[in-house]
Amino acid sequence: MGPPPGALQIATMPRPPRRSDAGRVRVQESCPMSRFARAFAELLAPATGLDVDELAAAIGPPPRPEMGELGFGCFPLAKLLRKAPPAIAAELAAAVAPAGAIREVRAEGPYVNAFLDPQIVAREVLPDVVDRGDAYGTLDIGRDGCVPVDFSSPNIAKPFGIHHLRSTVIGHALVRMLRAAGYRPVGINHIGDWGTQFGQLLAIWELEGDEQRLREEGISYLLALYVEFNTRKVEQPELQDRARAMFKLLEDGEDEARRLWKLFRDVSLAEFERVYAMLGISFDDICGESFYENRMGAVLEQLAGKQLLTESDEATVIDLEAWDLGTALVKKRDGSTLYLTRDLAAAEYRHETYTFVRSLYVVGAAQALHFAQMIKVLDLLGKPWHAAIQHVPFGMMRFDDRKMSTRKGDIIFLEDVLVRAVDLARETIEKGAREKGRELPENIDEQAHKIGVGAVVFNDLKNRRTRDVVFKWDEVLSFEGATGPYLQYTAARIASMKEKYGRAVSGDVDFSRLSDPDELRLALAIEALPHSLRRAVDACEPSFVADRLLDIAARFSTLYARKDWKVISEDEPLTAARMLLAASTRQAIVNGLDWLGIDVPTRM
RNA sequence: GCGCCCGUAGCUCAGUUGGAUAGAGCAUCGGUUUCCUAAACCGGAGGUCGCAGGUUCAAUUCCUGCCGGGCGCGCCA
Repeated sequence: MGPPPGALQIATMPRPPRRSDAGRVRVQESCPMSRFARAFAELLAPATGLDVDELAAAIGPPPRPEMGELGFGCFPLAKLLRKAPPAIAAELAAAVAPAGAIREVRAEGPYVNAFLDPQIVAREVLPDVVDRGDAYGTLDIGRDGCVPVDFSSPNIAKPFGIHHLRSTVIGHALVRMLRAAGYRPVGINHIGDWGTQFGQLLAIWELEGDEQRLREEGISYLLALYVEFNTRKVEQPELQDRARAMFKLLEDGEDEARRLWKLFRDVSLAEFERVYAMLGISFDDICGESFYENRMGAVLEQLAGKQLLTESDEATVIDLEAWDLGTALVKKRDGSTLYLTRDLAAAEYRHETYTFVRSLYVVGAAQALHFAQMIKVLDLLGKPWHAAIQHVPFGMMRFDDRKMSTRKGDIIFLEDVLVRAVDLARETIEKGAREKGRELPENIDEQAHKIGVGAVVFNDLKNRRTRDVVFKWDEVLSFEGATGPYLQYTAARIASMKEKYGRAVSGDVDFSRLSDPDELRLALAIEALPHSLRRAVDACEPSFVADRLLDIAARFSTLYARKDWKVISEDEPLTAARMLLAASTRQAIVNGLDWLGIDVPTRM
């Protein structure tokens, strides 16, 4: 059942990466499991007889700082040694001699806790961060394996609303995280440019279409037509039949239908492009559903060849009841196709074109059955690579305050949300300048853009993607607390300190000056960033990185606000050491936000 | 009816393969700016982890059943 490993590892499609890879040449070689947990595990291993990896996985942070930085519960050993965990802990603590970064090992109830040496931790973590710069935290776990990521995929006949935000930003973050982890992602915008919806547009178009208005008003006119279709449909149910007929006409290649379809598509794409530009998103591949139009015959032939097709109510279906996946419809009564048919063709095309190691579909959780069916059908077709395909579901976006209905034209445009966020960011900058008597930055537009867009994007990425979200303006437009601007602000403060410092940050400092517990915690948080990337990539969960970034920023902010802790002082060795810590903090935040697709302004 | 997801503080959410006194942000109350950016920081108050069983030395975490919410289940995508 599983894919032959060799077959999936041959990578093709050498597409030039969008971003410069200059800073990302060197990648981390080692396993990103925390090196200190591992060191502790190696210390404990001989005394316990347990495997180092097993041990390292069981090591976690104690609940309170005064209990040390790492803890191991002796419960698994209790059964083996037939002793009470506290007794084992006491024996282990006595038997283990501290070494390296671990300066003390102490038993605490059933736990053996390790206390780390802040100086050694700082020396092992921080110089590496400034040395590697933009590459800090990147991994090579992907082994250059190709991973198509299907995301955003707006429907052209419908407006680009706020509900498209989720797939768009989650998918974009996955692409960037995969690249940072050493994979070769291919961002695919599987535009919904085919299907009955175009029949609907064509049906209403023949009644009242106005090409002049379309060219002038663009997508909002398409929305108006869409709304008009749905309004009229109530009184004229036959309009729906007409829509299906029109789609059939389109699928059969009728000239005028084709021409209009192309016009709708071009007008829509041009407007989508504005939103993508605001978000800083580009795709490697934008073939929409229409691209697979002439590939569906081959799919249907394969299905027929495997005896999978049956007739039911004049439609063509695949019976998947044996796998509790219901019945999958591949051809309508009138012979036209459905999106499952197109997705099967697309899956095959992607496999042929990219020879992927994983193939991701960032599509709402509501489509879970559809993808389960698609994967099962590929399995039945004898495609071993079906196992590499993964639906990455996310919770739907709802609107609390009022009922929203796209069909009635009631919609929040994604572009409007971004514009409002940017406007609010600009106001905040202006207000700050007024109140603190500072001059307005000369690049205020750029700043406001990064902050506003960053707020909207981070707000969507910070929680686990499977949760449903209720759209609320005040949450999307919040710049305080656990938000994108908070992270950007932390980075901006450090940037201005670096400027004041005026020298290059050196990794060669007197580490004995970094002995504060808060400094130790910060260094450990920075060290944990690559681990969060690994987990995020494995689980397709950007919030793991977002979470870690908030932790890093919070730890730095705590230090920063302390009266007794200033980075820049008369004491030059101390300044150099703290500058290294601060610069590492900024680098970690900038890198992590970059993986999430969020820019960082140098000033705020 | 069947299936999938979810239920943790007033609100929005974390909780890393079961483990020590369940953590943040917002809101609220009280503090912090002659000193590197207050979009920040510190402190207070606030929780029967939906309910009931079960497994386990140990359950917010795993299992079962209820209750409550979301989504899906053939000619839309």
